[in-house]
Amino acid sequence: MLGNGRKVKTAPMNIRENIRPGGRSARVQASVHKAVRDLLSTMDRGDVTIPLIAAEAGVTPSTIYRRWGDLQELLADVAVEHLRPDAPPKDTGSARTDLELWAEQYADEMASGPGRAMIRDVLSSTGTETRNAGKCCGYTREQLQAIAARADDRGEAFPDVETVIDHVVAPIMFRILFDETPAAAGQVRLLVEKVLPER
Amino acid sequence: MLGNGRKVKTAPMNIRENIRPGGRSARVQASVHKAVRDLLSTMDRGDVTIPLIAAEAGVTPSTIYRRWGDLQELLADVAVEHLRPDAPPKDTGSARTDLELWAEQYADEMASGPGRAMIRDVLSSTGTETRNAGKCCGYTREQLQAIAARADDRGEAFPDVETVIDHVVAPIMFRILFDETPAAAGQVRLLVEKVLPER
DNA sequence: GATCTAAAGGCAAATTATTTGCTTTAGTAA
DNA sequence: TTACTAAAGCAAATAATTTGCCTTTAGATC
Repeated sequence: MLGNGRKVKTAPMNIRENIRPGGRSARVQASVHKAVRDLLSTMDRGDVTIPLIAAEAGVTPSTIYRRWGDLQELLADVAVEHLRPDAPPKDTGSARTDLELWAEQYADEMASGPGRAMIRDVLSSTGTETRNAGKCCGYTREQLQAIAARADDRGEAFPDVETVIDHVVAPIMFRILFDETPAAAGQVRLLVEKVLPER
Repeated sequence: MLGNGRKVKTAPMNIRENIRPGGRSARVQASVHKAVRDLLSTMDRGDVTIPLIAAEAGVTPSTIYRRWGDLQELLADVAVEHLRPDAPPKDTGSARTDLELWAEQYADEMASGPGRAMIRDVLSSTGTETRNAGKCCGYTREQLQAIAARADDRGEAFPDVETVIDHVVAPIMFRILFDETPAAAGQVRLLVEKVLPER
């Protein structure tokens, strides 16, 4: 610990974990996020610009440039917020059906038009401060851990979470990103089948 | 801008399968590609702009805007060219070692700094929808098919190419894209082990 | 080879986005 | 309250992008 008592000048401040979360900052952030969501739902993604968002949010463009840096960072920020799950995976009574249901929903959401767009936004942000893609992966891990924990409580066998990520989540995501044909529900079930221990 | 206020964003022709591939077009394309490569190797990715590339390539910025549309499309175009394999996978004598070697090289190349950057460029190009990413996936498929065909010639058992993509390629790529920790060589070998039939 | 046609490139003006210096506002803590 | 300062606003300066118009040239036809 250096302890020289000098305040380190935090350069461009963290976007999400705000240093000063009080009133105005939060209001501006909410307003800008809402503007982005509204504009994206109305118009073509390629036509959305920062000056446009600023106008919609009732804010000066320079505010957005100073806080987010550029359009991609802002879009990624908004996307991550949307990709955060709002509830733990549904409890269907067994780990097998829990995972099947979760994986099918995951595949559907991510393969949808808005889903794909959000993934792209998250992946193309270069901000090293806030690992956006890492956060998404973290959300997924949490969801799977919840399923695994319930399986454990019930005394059911369940594979390691990393195994599920490698052999269920990764194939689904790979096909969404690189292939024109997303995995169908049947294929997802097959992937799940494969990682689960023998019945 | 008149009327409906919608930007028409004239589709920049097909970039790669050129309608007119003769002399000058080809020369300009080569020159621009080279400029991009040179600049990316010299400076920070965020500082590369189209006017800069144009100056380096000895063309007018508007030429680039007209042909590629924007920086992301151009970067994606250059990246795809680099990601195209220059030779079939090395023949090591057995399908197992062929696949092991190929997968380890694939993981290394893709996880490297330039590799990651190229993947990001390819994925964030929106112009031709999934075309660019699809091409990369196509290259991978071809490489795997070559290995599979050789296995077949030798009378060795070998899994379906799609299975290899799901359970070897996808996990490697997923971790590169979403996780901070790329798969290590040992983990890659483990993935390969899993998809190969029992010895 | 000569001629024609249109795609693609160059140039420059017009537009739009981004950066930046300075000022003002408003949370936070003494 | 007052002092302090991060964050927002404003506006001028800079840079990127779009566009119209003109020139060059690849590719086709004779």
